[in-house]
Amino acid sequence: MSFAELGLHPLVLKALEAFEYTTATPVQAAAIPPALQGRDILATAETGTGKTAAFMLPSLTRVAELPRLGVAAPRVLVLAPTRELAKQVTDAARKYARFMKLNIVDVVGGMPYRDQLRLLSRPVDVIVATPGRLIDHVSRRRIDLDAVEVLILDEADRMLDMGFLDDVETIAKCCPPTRQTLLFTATLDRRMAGLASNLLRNPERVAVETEATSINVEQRLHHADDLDHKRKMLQHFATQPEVGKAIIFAATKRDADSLAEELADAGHAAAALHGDMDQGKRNRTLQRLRTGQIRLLVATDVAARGIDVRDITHVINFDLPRSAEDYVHRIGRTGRAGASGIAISFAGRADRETLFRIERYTNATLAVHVIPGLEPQRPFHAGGGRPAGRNNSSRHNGPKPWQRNHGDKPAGHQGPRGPRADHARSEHGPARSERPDHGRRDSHGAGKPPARAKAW
DNA sequence: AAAAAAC
Repeated sequence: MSFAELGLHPLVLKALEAFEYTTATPVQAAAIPPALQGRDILATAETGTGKTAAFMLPSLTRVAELPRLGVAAPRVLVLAPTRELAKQVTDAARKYARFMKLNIVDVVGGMPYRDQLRLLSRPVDVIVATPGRLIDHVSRRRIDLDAVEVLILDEADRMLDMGFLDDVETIAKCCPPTRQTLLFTATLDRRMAGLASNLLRNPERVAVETEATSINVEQRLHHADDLDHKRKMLQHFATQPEVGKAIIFAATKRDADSLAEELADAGHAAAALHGDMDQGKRNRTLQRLRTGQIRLLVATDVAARGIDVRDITHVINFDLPRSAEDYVHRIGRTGRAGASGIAISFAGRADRETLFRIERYTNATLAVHVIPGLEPQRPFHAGGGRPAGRNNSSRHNGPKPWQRNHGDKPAGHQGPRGPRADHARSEHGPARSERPDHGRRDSHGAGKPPARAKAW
C-alpha cells in the first residue's frame, strides 16, 4: 500500500517523498484510513513497525486540513513513557511536518523550565510529552489542553507499567471529550482494556500480528558461573569484529556505570545510559551511539523499549531482565528495519526460572553457546517446571544482581575453567541446539541450602 | 526489590 493512496495531505506526502518513503507498513495501512475519518483507534503494535508515522501522519493531515478552532493552543498531544521516546517522536513529527509551518515542542522532565517556557511562549501546534512534566505545566496553567483535537498514547502499556495510569487519565480529562484518541500498546491485558474503555469511543481495532520475537533475531544463551565470568565474556564480545554496535543491558544503574567504565578502560568506545544521568547527557549519549562515536552502550531498561537505532548488531543481556516481556523488548533493539541481529544472554543458575519463563513466553529455546576458553564450569538447563523437592529453594540462592557487593572482588579463583561444557555447542557450531537433558535438575538438592553457595 | 518519571 503506497502512502499516496491513503488520503494524506499533500504537504505530508511531499515530506514523505523528500525522505523517499513510499510504502506504508501494515500498521500504517491499517491505522491511517480510520484515523483520517476521525475514528478512535486501539492499536496493538510493537515499536519498529512504523507506528509513529501511523499516528503522526493522519494527525498532521488533520491539522493541515481543518482550521484551528480558536485560541492558539496545542491541537495534537502525544504522551510517551520515557523522555527518549518523546524525543524520537518529536524528531519524527518535525520531519513529517517539514513543509508545514508548525510548532512542535517536546515537554519532558529534566529540561530547565526557563528553556521550556521559552519554547511554549509562541503558539504550539503539537506537544509530545511525558506525563509528569505535562501535568506540572497544566496545573500551573502554562499549557492549555482545551483545544486538543487528537490525543495519542504511545506505548500505553509501558506508561501503565510505570504507574502513569492516574496521570494519563487526568490529562485525558483535561482534553475536550470530543477529541479523537489514538492508543498504541504492545500488549492488551485487562488493565489496558480498562484504560481503553475509559478513553476511547467505539474504537477501530488495529492489530498487527506481533511475533512474540522477531524472526530475524538469533537468540543465544551463555551459561555464567559468576560475575567475573560474565565480565570476561563481555570483554570477549567487545573485541569480536562481528560485534558492531551493541546495547548491553545491566540490572542496575550502578552496574551500567561500572561496566561501561570497565569497557572504556579496556579501550572500547563505550558509554552508559540510565535514568540518573541528566537529560542532556542521555540525549548526547544516544546521539553518539547513532553517529558511531560510541559502539557499546551499557544501559538499564530505560533503553529497553522504543529506542530506535538502526544498526545495532548485538544485544547483550549481561543480566536477564525481570520479565519475559522486557526480554522481548530488549532484543527488539537489534534486527531493526529488516536487518538481522543477535541477542546474547548471560544466565547463572539463579536465573533458571527467569530463563524458563522467557523460553515459554517466546516459545523458543535459546541456543546454548560457549566461548572457547571461557567455558562455564557448571552448565545447567532452564528450570522452573517442577523441580524435585518440597520447597522451591532455588529462588533464594545467592544475591540478586542488585545486591552485589561492588566493592569486593566477586567469588574469585576456582582454578582454571575446565572444558566441561561437553554438551553445549561451541561458539562456532550450529546456531540451534537442543537443551541437554540429563537429570541435573535437582543438583541443588531441595531441602537444605547448598553448602557455601556461590552467588550463582 | 530494579527502573522509569515532576520539582
